[in-house]
Amino acid sequence: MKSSVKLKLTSSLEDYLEVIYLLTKDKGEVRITDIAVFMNLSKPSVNRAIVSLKENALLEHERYGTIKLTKDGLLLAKEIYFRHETLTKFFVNTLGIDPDIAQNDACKIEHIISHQTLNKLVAYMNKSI
Amino acid sequence: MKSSVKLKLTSSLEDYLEVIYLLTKDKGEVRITDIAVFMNLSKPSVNRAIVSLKENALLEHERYGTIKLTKDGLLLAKEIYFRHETLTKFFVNTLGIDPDIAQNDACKIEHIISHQTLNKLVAYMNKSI
DNA sequence: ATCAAATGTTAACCTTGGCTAACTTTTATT
DNA sequence: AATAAAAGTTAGCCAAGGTTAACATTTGAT
Repeated sequence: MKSSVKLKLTSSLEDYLEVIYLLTKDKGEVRITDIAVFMNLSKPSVNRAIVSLKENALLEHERYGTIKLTKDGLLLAKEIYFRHETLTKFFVNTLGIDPDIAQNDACKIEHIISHQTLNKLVAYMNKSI
Repeated sequence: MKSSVKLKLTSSLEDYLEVIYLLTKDKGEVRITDIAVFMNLSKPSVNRAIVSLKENALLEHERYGTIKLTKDGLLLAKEIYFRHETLTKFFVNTLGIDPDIAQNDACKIEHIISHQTLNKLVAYMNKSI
């Protein structure tokens, strides 16, 4: 899992991107309200994040319209999601953490863990199969 | 490792507390400049953090004087440091991460990992001895 | 004892990322 | 087609946590 998107986002913006990815997987596109409801945040907060992600060319969004990830946005979102899944799997399968706590921990750690550590975690899990 | 200090600090304040603990271990007390140099932050930033930690009764500090952890402060600092060490050990010994990267990751994750996950990590490491 | 250097503090500024209130635009109902 | 509801936006507020510049205090050297 390698990304050509060099951009370094804040944890917050990575969260938004990941949620947009998840909500987009079914419907293809998503609205600000969907994101706000899902993340339990206000619409203005989401709005501002969308502007920021758009400025980074990670999504497309016309005033009053729907949101769609760009190629870069999708790539980066998938990478973040991969980190999330990797961590969750490790916590649940290897450590035996409760799934909801594992999700929660993964959700925070995914933004700050280094590439090397994540890679080694993947290697470690594969080894012990 | 259980703490009776219920206080929930920000990651930033936890960092300060941990550094104060480390710098205090030798000398017994520490100055704002020591902390600023060690953390590579400005003295006003450190100053404000000290005020905040003092308000939470985690340290003692008189104007222009030295800083000393209170009983609560020491307890909490030790707990944070334990999390740090646990994570570093796991990264280095179990995953084979480079020590400096392990330190760095531990330094961020120590603030956000759940109790359950940390406990399970400890148990896991003890099991595989 | 004086004065320069080191240390500490204060004030004011910036950015991020939440929020609410108020407004605009779009959508849907009748 | 009119209008109510839903969706989106804007403006302005707040807190945290960084910064620099300027000032105050303490310490150390002569």
